[in-house]
Amino acid sequence: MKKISTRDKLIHAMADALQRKGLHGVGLNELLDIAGAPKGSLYHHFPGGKSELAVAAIDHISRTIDGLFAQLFSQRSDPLKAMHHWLQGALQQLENSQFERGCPLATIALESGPEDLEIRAALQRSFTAVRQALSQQLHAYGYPSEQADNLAALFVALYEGGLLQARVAGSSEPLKRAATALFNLTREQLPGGVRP
Amino acid sequence: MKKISTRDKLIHAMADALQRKGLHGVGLNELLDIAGAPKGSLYHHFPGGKSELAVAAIDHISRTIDGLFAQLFSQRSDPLKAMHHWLQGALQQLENSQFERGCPLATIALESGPEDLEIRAALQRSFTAVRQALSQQLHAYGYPSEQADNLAALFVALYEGGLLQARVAGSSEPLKRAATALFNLTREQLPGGVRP
DNA sequence: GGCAAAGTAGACCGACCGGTCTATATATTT
DNA sequence: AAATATATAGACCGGTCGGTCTACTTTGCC
Repeated sequence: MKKISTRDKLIHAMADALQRKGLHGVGLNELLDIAGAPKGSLYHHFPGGKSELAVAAIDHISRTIDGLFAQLFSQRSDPLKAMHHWLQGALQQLENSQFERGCPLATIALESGPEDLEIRAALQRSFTAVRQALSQQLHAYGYPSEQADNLAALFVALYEGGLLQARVAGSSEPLKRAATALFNLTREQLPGGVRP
Repeated sequence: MKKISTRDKLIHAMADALQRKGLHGVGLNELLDIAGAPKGSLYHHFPGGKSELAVAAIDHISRTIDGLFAQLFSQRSDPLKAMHHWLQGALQQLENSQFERGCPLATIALESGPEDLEIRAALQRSFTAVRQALSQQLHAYGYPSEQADNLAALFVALYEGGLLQARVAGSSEPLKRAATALFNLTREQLPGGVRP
């Protein structure tokens, strides 16, 4: 009993494509084929065409991440543990897909230029939200807000840079190593920074 | 007096395009236009076409990085300082280009799939070499080799993830924050790891 | 039932894609 | 100077790109 609207099928197909090959890597026909929809439907739901669909997919992905975070942080009091689980999940997904599915936003983030106004805006919203969510959790855990912001940016960098390296290497090793390095460093430093 | 061969002009044009827009983001005609070369020359020097040129560009970029590292590490005894300079340089380049020029290899790394055998191989070589170079310097500085490998992967992740975030944000802040967080953490930890 | 709005369907379009091919010019060698 | 690689030049090609347009079907409302 599936009752997925054509609109949602299109968004899902685009989201999946973004994660695997990026925006320029997929053609509309391929996308429509996957979604099982004709061209007319695409331009009915998204008059702006490919890029409007991309924005919708980015927003969808962003909401998914929000939900994942909400769940992850509600279950664990230590935000570092939660982030570790987050990385583990991403790594698992990467491995299960033969290293094809990395960060769903990273590829289009690098492909898009300043001329892609709305895509860039959507990406900016999403990344900012992620950093804020992380920072907030770290702050609540005891880190001064300045430090929390910094650490949040570092974690996102670890996620993005780690997945990228793992993908190129065809192995989870680089991400695991990078994560190990960072968690070893944070383990020894208490919230609040420099010790006496 | 410029004596740049057509072959090199093509490689440079491709390298620049990879850094700005990635492989799928540039057309051959645009590339040839920039290089000031006709199509015949491209297929004379690179019978494999676009992807062979891409591989040549990746190799060229990789050699450039090698040279940069050699220079960077020879001038400073502390490899962490050297890495900080490396990040600073990348950030400067990003800012000077209105946040268009990030890592020259990152975009194609995410665009390429397992079917792009030679491109992937070239990327893998390059990333592995970078991590090894960093790790070696850290090891020489006193880090146990296991820890040095881990830290090297983390630094590359910081570089890639930081540049990506900065690009999307249109601001250097995310990279600066992430770098600050990491350097604060490493500053307190001596090579050798856990203290008594 | 009648009718308008929403959604589906796909033929069709010009532009551009990467790539091939032949012709010409420029060095290099003898 | 003749002969031969080496390289430049660009017209040309089939395929695919994103996008438009018209026709048809379904849905919701009176």
